[in-house]
Amino acid sequence: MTSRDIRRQFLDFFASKEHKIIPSAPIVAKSDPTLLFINSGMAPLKDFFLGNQTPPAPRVADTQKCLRVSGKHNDLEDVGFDGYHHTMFEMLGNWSFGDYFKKEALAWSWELLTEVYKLPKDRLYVSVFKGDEKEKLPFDQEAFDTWKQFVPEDRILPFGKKENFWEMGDQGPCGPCSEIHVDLRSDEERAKKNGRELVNADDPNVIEIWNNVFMQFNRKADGSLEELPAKSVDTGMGFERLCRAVQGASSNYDTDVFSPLIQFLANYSGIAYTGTYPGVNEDWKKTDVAMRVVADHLRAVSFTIADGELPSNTGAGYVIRRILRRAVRYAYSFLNIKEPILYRMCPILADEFHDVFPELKAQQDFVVRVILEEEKSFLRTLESGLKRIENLDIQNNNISGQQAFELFDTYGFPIDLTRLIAREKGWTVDEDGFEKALNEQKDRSRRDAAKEVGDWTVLSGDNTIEFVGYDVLDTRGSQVVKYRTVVAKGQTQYQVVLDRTPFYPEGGGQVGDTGTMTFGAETVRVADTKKENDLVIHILDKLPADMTAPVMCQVDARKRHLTENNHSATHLLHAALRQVLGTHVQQKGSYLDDKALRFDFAHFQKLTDEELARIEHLVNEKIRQNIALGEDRRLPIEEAKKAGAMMLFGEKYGETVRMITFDPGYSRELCGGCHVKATGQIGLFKITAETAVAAGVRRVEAVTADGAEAYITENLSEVAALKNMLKTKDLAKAVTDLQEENKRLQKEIERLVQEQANALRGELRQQAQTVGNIRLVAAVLPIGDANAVKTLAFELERELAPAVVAFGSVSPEGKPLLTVKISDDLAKSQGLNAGTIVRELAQKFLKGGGGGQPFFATAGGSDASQLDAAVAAVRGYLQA
RNA sequence: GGGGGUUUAGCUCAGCUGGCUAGAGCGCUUGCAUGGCAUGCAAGAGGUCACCGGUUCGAAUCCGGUAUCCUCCA
Repeated sequence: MTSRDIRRQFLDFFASKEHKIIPSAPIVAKSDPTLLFINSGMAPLKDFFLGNQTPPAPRVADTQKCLRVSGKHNDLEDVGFDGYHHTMFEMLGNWSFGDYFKKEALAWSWELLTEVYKLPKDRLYVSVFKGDEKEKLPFDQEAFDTWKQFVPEDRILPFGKKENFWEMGDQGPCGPCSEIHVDLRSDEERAKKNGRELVNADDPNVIEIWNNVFMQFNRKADGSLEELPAKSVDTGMGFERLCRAVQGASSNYDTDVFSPLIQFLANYSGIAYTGTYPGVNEDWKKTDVAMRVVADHLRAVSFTIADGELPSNTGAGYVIRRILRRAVRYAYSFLNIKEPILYRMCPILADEFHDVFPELKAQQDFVVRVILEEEKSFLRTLESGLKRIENLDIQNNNISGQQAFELFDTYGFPIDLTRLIAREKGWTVDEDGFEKALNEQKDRSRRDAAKEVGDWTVLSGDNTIEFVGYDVLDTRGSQVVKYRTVVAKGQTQYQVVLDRTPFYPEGGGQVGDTGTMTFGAETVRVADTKKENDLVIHILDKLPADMTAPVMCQVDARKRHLTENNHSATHLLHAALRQVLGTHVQQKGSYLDDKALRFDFAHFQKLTDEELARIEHLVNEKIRQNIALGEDRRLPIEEAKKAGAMMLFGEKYGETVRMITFDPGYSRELCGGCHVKATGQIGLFKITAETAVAAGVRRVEAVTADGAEAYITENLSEVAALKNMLKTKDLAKAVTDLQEENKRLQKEIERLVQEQANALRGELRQQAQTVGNIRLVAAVLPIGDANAVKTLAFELERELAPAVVAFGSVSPEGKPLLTVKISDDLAKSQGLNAGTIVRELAQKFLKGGGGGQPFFATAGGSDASQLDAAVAAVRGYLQA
């Protein structure tokens, strides 16, 4: 059975049990501030379990893309070393929201595994919650009784809270769970030891494949548990592990999910894959680990980029960059692949998943491009790091912790490569010092990020929040639902949630509204509005005295309208880009406030001036057509699709969506933001910049309405002022002429000074005195240019050598300069030092100081009155 | 968000503790050499030392700020 069949059959099976099959949410967790990435099947469905949102159906099933690389679930370091940990994996799940419960869930899971997938029953074990006295939780009799119908009692194993009681967080829905484990050892091994002893014992061949969580309690803030009125089921089955069990493979990596990727690597590197593991095989090969790491990481990186998260140096993007670099490092060190390789594997993956996760195939060119650029840039980093290691100041054949850390921290050179190279050279690395430096840096960052989030003070149990800001900007009679205090960086903020609000929370690229809230007679400022899942959070810098008073809200209307102009203009721009450049243009990011808009999109070349002009013109044309806003607030997503609305990869859409249309034949997008009533309101659209932000991503910045007017006025008046100053119509030519003239004049001055110096030179040569066998020229020159004096000194010295030349001169600012040139061999043989001479003389006569080399030095000062004496005093040094 | 680093000729970079007439390689121009090419030799052009301010007699160099890119951490 192929992996594709296995996935298909899971979904078909639950569809036949009246489940609604829903698509995977994007792997990047955009609306959940507690997560960077979706790390479990239930994460995107959290709001349904919490009751913040109504699920699309009481029974739902899906396969969800997950990534476990940060936070509580971090499998990154295990990947490749065993056969069943992955960064990116699929979680198959079936869900009941207050519908069926334990009996059905367990019976179906048994049916699917044994009858559809035909897993041998004698290799399956199940676990149930044995209860917990401290929490006063009973043994899960219901689960036990259900299992007894299918499974012999000695294969039903009781486990405690750690293994079999599941909680989402400190608060919220939770409950006992029941897991199904499969024993994949050989018959021979199985005969030696009973499989039940190996369940939950970290045996690589006796593994959990399916967890059924029964949410029947609510954990309250005080730690107590309360029975939920509506009981739910949350299940998760690791797809890759299931494939291994069904296909009878000895590791997840030996299934057809990974084998095409591993095969490619083996062919490309010319190294055979032998499927060995440290801890299992005595002669395990690093090349096997490396191939698994590369195959695994490629999946994580590809899917995340396809969902719109680009490698970067902060947040989720930084996690992607780290995974990608880890893969490159393994290929580089162990497979001896010193050139970009991951990007070549991406198409294999795209083909493999074109029907389940079509977003990768659809954006293949883009993802390949991004990966390739990222690989190249890391290989460059490695190269410069290698160079840096070569130049290290090595003491006692030891790379100090400080050195290793600097390589890593400042130059991005991985510590394990430092170790590798050190070993090759017979050096050691001060690991403790490195760790210490790293921990210091971590502490520093954590201290900075420290934030004190107070508990919510809940005033009303009603969790539904109504946003009315599409229609009105002022409201009366709202009530505070809850509020809390947040302290970060010594600043205190107050976060307030209302039952009804006109304030738009930051989202979809649009900034949050500002304005005021009036509680009774007290008015406070709303500094910003943000969103946390579906909560609209108003940020106040002062807490009003009476939180129970009815609230009057007033959104800053001028700012909001200017923002709306920019948002609608962004839609017009997006459509124009697709019309002018092609439909490969996909939104990759957007930011807009009352001042300007910024739009990032997938495109491979710099936009030409002509393209920009056409785009700008098209947008302005649509503005002048004064197209009325088309808004469908609650449209079933299927209908929106049919209407041809633009949907974005990496965006999570509900069952019903809001569709914004400006001319059905031009721009139609799903969008939660705020828009103008008709495009004429935008007035004018002007592009101000076009730049690159990442490989394959361009950014257009623009202004509209008042901003556009100001921009144009400012630019035109600047140009007018310049034209006026230069008395010309052709600015460019006038400036070029000026530049050339300036250069010519500068050369001319140089030449004149040189001439003057030449004239002096003959005269000075005449004046040369002889002291012993040394020729001495000492004079105060009427030249202000230090460079010319220097040149003259060098020339004269060359002509008269062995010689000492000492000049005094006065700079245009009136400051004295003493310049002394001594023939090189003279300086050496006579122990003369120009630096010492000028320093002493400058101190004595010029109120200054100086220095240089023994053969040439200069000194300056602030008093030019005794310059003659200073120059004359040079002679004294020769006789001594 | 916090730390470290980068910014010098068209490109890649050197320039240690303040004073070297700002350099190297590649590229460019011109001339010469070889039958041609690869190339070699010689001469030359090309620099607001990222920007703003400060310290100093004097700043590419030291200090502060801004921008930029790189990098680590959160």
